[in-house]
Amino acid sequence: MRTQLRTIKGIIKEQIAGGLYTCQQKLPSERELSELFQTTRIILKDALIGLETEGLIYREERRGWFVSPPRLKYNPLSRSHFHRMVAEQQRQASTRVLDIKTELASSDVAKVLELKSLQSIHRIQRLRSVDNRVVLFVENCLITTLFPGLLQHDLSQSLTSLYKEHYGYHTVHSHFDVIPTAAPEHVAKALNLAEGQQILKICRVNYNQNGLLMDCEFEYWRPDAVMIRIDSNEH
Amino acid sequence: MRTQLRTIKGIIKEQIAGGLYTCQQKLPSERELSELFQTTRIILKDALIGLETEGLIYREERRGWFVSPPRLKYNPLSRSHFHRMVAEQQRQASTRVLDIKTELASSDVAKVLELKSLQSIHRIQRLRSVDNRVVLFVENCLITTLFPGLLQHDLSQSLTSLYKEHYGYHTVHSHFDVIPTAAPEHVAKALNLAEGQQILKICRVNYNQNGLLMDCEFEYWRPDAVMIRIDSNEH
DNA sequence: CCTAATTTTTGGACTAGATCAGAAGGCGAC
DNA sequence: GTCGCCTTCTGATCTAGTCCAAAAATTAGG
Repeated sequence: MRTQLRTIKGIIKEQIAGGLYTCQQKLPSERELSELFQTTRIILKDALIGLETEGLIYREERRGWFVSPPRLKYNPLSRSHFHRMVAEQQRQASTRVLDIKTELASSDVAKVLELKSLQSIHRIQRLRSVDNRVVLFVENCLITTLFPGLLQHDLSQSLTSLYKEHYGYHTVHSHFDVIPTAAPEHVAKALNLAEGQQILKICRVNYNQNGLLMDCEFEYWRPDAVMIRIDSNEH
Repeated sequence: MRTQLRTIKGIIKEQIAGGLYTCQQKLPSERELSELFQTTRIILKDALIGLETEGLIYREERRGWFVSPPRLKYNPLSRSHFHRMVAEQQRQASTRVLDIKTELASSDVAKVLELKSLQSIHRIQRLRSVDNRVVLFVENCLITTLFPGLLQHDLSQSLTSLYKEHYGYHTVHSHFDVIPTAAPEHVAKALNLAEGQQILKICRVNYNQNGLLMDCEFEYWRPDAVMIRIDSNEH
């Protein structure tokens, strides 16, 4: 079927491929585009949503639509730090600590950390950007008893090196899940997404050299910003 | 904000959690639901799309909306056959061969298979179901010269065992990418999706015991049907 | 019973608007 | 300069429908 929707998607796609818009550039507003294509905002928006699903464009809530840069290649099995990984791909990384607190584990977290009763955890929320675009919300939950005095350290750096230098812990084993789902409210807010938009959730659990479960990490990626690449030899 | 959209999503979510609808059961039609919730079809559909994004429900094109069963846990690194993996999770698998042909590699495929000039490949398209629900479209592209007389074999079974028994090939090394993107037309049709709907694409490349690139595989999963689970020890 | 034509149901595409809330920018008071 | 207000711009939510195409159910004919 040659529908309007298809046609519009096709044209915008070509314009992006042809370089009319460059990476991270803002598209005209929905109102302007719908006028340009002689259609209603609803159909135009459906077209944009289609391209968003494909990973060609992304939106920032109430800010507009933008062209997606190439996906970052990410291997969750590698112990490489975020900043190093990004730099290796000729991109620029930055991290901002959003919140740090010590609190009782929620039932979700308790389950992942295999805690029997309600137990205290350190909860660190950070926001990571690539080339000045916010793409990842990370939440780390560490078992308090294993990390005394954690809050006194600089948490804007890599947690892996902090574990090693201050506590002598190495991550020798980990497992993780990759789940396509919707952004929960606090994540959506941090990533400038509308609530309920698609994200890629990675839930990882780390064990130290004594086989002890140390912490877990919830990563919420903007889905157009990343591709997971795993090699069976590289670990 | 307490919007209608949120409220409707919340109610349907509760109804699903509360067991009003069971797995794979059809929800009432969009028209019925919009009347029930005293709203327009557009808003109601937005609510359903939200739940779809979360992975709670799924749709079959022009058939209706259904409640998603629990996600299948899938480890692309494990050499386990699809049918065995599904059986291990107390679910029932089935596979249907859609199409087999021998043709010149498209530029996409040629790139993945590292073919220098246009070269012939065997292309096998299969459709896989779990508990009678179609969840996965798989396309295998094998380098023709490595698999003489392939078309004479039974291709409804596992390709891995076919490689081993008839050609003496073992997959000793592989790498793969996981990409959230939209379903291309032929995939959407096979999975009963509307074109452009969200899928999880896994693109894998296999090498045999001589380090020779043998084949690649494109998997297109219904995103609510699967979660990828990888353990750093298990390979 | 089976097959084929027909009707009904379904979601998909579409129109033409209004209202709302948050983000961003400009402007004035200090 | 900077802080707060206020306007403008943006997408998000919402109304009230129509028409279309494919799927499913029903019906009629053999």
